[in-house]
Amino acid sequence: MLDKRFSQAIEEKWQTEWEKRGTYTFRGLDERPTYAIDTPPPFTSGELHMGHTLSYAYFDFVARYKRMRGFNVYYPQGWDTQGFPTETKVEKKCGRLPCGLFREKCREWTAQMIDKMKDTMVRLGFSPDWEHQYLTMDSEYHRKVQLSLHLMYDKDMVYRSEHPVFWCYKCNSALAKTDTDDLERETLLNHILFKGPEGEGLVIATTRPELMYACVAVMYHPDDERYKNLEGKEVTTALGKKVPVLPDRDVDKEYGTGLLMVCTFGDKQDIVWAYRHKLPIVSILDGRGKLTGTGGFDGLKPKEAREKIIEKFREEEKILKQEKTTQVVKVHDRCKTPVEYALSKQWFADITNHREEIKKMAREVRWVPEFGINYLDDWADSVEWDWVISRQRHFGTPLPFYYCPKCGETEKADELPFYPEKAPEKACSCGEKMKPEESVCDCWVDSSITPLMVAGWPDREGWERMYPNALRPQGVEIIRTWAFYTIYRSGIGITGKKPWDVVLLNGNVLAPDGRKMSKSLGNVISPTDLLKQYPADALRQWAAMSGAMAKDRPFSYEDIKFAKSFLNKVWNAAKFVQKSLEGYDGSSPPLSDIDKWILESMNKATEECTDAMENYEFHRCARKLHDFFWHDFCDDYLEYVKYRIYGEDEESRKAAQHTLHEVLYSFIKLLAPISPHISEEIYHEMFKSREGEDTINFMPWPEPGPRFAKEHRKVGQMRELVSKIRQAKASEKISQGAEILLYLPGTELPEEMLEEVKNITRIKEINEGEFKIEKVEEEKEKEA
RNA sequence: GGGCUCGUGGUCCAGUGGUUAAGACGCUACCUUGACAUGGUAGAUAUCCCCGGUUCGAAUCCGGGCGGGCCCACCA
Repeated sequence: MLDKRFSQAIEEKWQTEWEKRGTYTFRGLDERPTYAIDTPPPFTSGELHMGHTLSYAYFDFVARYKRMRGFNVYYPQGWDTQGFPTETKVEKKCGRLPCGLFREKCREWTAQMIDKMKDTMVRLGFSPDWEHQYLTMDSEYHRKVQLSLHLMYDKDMVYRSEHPVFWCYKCNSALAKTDTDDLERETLLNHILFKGPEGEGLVIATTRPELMYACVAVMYHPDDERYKNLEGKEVTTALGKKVPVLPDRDVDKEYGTGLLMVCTFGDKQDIVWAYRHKLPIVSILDGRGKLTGTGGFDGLKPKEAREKIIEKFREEEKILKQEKTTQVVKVHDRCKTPVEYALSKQWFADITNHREEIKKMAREVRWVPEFGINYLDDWADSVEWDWVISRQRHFGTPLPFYYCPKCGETEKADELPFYPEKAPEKACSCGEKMKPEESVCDCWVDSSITPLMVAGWPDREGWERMYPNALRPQGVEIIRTWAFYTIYRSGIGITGKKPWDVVLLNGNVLAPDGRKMSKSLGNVISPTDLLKQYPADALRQWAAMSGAMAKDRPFSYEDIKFAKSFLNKVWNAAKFVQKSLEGYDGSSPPLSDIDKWILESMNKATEECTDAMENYEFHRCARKLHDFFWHDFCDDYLEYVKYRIYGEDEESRKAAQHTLHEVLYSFIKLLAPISPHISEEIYHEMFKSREGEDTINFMPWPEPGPRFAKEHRKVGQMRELVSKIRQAKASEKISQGAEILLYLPGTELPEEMLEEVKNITRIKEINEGEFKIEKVEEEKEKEA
């Protein structure tokens, strides 16, 4: 028997059982078509947040649906383990350690975080294959990442070169853009006097006059009439250096004087211009972030130098104006020091020569929703320079190369996995000893081969059967990184084939107030907190109701409360059906029109749910399940058949029992991908003996049964009359269960339908006359 | 500034050319009817952002505007 209430104890029972049985473990390739999911490996922060919950629920729905559709689903759990946040946390906890030991501590810490996250995932009923996990910090993963880089190196897609990178001089480290914050501050915009080709005065505006020693050009907007005459000529800076004047579309005519100086490298725009116009590169900061090559200002920090140089220009009467302006500067998020660009040797992957190929391959993939591809196109078109793949960090995949400090020659490592501290010596052709590269890879280098990892590339037998992967689920906000780099590396760089058939996009979960969830706003909702109050199946329904629109959506307590009520409804209805089926022998006598009506409704729901699941429209599937089950099945059908279940007519009762059984059985199968726990429990308590399968997970997805379109229409008319009578009872304040007399002017309803109406609405007698109802006096009952 | 996306009862959201615009939450009235009060029956509440166009017909398609959101670029 089903328990009195559906509880989390039941959910936990099944979670344990599924894990014990290895229900979701991949058993190897077989005759079934494979369905490999390129699951997002979460960064191992230790916390699973609502965004994860939503996104992971999506592809868990798909995985469960595909299993029921007969696919051999391969759905391994990956973990994105390496990165700065981990280094920071471990450093805080353990202090500074030698490199090898430090990495060991990072690994330990990561393992703990994974345990925490896995626990939440299990409690949400996610069904990945825990026996086929991958961790980006494993040496096996390192080996494959390194191999992939070698293959790209052989195609000249990976190279070492000099390039400006974000640099924090306080921490003495290269930074990724994500390690920076924006800081708004007030500063002075200085109008400084330059000399034109004829010795005439020209005024440029700058906030960083101390960089003038690195000035390599002066620019204006091509449509700016004031400066058009300067094209191709040279001007003299306030320091007496001659530089070319160039037109450029990115110059703002309205800002300052419309004339600006380009230095290497004041900000990112300077780098863009330096590359676009092939300008010479002048290093003005030394290794400690102090000025160099300036003569009088060497050894000063930029800020000090700025004050001094302004003083100098003021004395020379070259400062014409100073105005206050606000600017946004990038600062290192940890120490809040403004970052500079520093020239250094880094490793690159050649994006700029492959953008058209990437865009073309992206078109072979189905994007759900379609607009997702726009993000990728935009990015491909706007990338200014190649992808810097090296990072000066410790906890990461080592770049598997050597370089020659003398001639700059590079070579692949001979053995993989490669670790610089264990690297054998290598001589350069120039005679010098080569150095093993000590930088590690950008995290996206690791995660841009996940479809290959999932497939088992390059050595697992039959990996080509799983590549392309069937599905890549991911957030919209990382199309520019994860999707883009994966197509570039796994697709263009390594296999020449698209990485997946379908990309399924999800949006973010906002706080109920519509703002971003953030610790500082105190509006964070976590799945672990919700699980204290709501069953996992309710959270999963919330996720389904949030749709697959790739749209940000506020978290809604109403939705999850509704989901919980719905589960309660399903549970109670199942209890009723179970009780109603007592003594049922499995026979199926002729069905009534009402039975055929609900079976036809079931057929329609099956079609709609199937279509919705095929198109990843989980909200449509969930809504149909709600509407059908709550309204058609519970509110109407169950009420319509009660008199038959409790009545004396055995044939009629068996027909109703047969129908109840069929409908509930099909329904829980349709519900199983979204709410697997409740479906599994009901399956085991009520239906298992029939099929002998030990889990609902692999039951075949329902197909529509025999069609009853005619009966469906006929019953529609009957329901209108029932509704009219209920309405009359309500307005006369008569209880719905009370027995009545009905007066009708006549009806088109067939006799047997009218008979149903009598039974359903407890009519004692139907009389000819204007429509009205009358309560039957209960004298007889009182007497008894 | 560029790209994308959205704008539907008090709130959230479905519907993407065709009869009285679906549902949820909230609200009102009634109903302790033998699965469920985490329930049931009924009810009120919508200039479908604005303007113009296409069409026999537009919430739905097109153009323009206004207003949110996201991403990117952000001023030397």
